[in-house]
Amino acid sequence: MLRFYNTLTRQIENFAPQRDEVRIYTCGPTVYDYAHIGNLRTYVFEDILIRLLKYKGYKIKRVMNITDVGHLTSNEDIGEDKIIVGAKREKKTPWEIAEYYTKAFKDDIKELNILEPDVWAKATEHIKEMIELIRILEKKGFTYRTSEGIYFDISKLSRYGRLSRLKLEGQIPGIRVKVSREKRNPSDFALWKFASPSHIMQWDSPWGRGFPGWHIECSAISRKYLGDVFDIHCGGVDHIPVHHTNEIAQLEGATGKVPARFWMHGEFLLVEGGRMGKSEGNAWTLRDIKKRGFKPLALRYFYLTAHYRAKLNFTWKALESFQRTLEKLWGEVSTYGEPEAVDSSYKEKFLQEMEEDLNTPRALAVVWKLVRDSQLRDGQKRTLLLDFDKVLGLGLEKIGGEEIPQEIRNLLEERNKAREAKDFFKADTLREEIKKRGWRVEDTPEGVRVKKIYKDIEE
RNA sequence: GGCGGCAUAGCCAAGAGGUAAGGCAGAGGACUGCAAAUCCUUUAUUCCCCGGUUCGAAUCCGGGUGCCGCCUCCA
Repeated sequence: MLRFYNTLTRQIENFAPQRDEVRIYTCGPTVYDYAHIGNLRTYVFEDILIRLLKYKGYKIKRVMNITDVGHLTSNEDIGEDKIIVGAKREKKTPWEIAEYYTKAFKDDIKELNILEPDVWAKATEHIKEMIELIRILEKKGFTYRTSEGIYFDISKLSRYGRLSRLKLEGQIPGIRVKVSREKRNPSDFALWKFASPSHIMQWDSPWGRGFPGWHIECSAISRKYLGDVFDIHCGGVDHIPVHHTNEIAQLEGATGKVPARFWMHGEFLLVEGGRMGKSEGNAWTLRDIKKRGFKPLALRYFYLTAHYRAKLNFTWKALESFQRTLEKLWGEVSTYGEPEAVDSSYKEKFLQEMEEDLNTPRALAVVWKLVRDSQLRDGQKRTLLLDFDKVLGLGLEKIGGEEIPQEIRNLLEERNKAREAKDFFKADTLREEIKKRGWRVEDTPEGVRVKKIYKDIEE
């Protein structure tokens, strides 16, 4: 039985899809810069969710948006469009920036072994749907006009804020951001913003030329592809109070229904015990990870060592230790030979952990228990690990089964002769030579063994 | 000012009121020409501190202390 924590109810609930497929919406990137390891953690969490559902035999329809327009750098009009900031920085057009970073994002998730969504939805290709949705809200009386744009009046929706459970009364409006005088309620948010002629990205609308507000794209896109009520909506915890709260408001206003039954949120990644951010200078990207000699999948493994709803503290030391762990696992699998039939007890344990709200740390503990189990034959271990890896995505299917190339065999032969002749200098030289060609020589009590070195497995 | 979370070995972390998962690192041993790998063994009498509830608490309650986050865009 699949059980997931639902932010809407703050409880772990039994999960079953409404239809013959699971419909999922996952908030995607704003493509004005490279994704950092905090972003990436959330996408890996979502990937584990998707893989588990697939493993359980469900068909999936998953949509991810690409925000290639519109989000301002601040909540009020003083800010600039992030895409445009990126464009100025790199002296490119907003469209070039969006295209470049969309590609970079797709490259990143591929390297992390993250499955692609079924639908990629660019915000700029759904302006029409957004306008339609705003018109519905307008007809139902949820909107009003200010000099800056069309706003959503949260006081018209009695259950506004049910997801975040924030007490609006207790908050001090404007403590961090100035509240526009024209807004009726401090938490009212823009659906459509009017653009000055110099604003590069703008479109026609019934209210004049402008660009969409910050939350409308997800509502319009999810509704278009997944319907009024779908199964799961995912994102980072930071989206709970504002973005997802407003997504719900927009669709609840338009359809009368909360758009998703389950809302699942990935916790933040900390760096060296503290906040990660661009201004802190520690918002590492996958590029940084690779530059320091780490494999993308080591990062993936690292993410899996903590529960997705717990903060995880990134340190280079920890990444190093789990890269070693992953290499060890690869090394184990590489010696296992052909898969053999095995009973299902380990599989049951593994699934038990995964099905209870995606407990990857415990699932990994099952993996290591199995690896160390002297009762199991190697082929059985291979069968189990390859099976589990459909969910974990640690690249195990690429490991092992390689034929030892003839040239390596020849070198080994030569080395053995040298060793017999006690010519250890030559033997060591040959061992180095073999290593350079990607194989590690091990002299065990049972004889000489070579293992392939998986240095560049994901490159 | 309001709301919330966390505190478990050197590091990253699981922990279901019933006697501390897992990985890395460390220590000892086996094996070895060396190296690596591997295999065994070992590493928290105790879970930030102080009280309380209970036969029993890392887990529940109260009070401290420290750290982190949200109330702006942010995964």
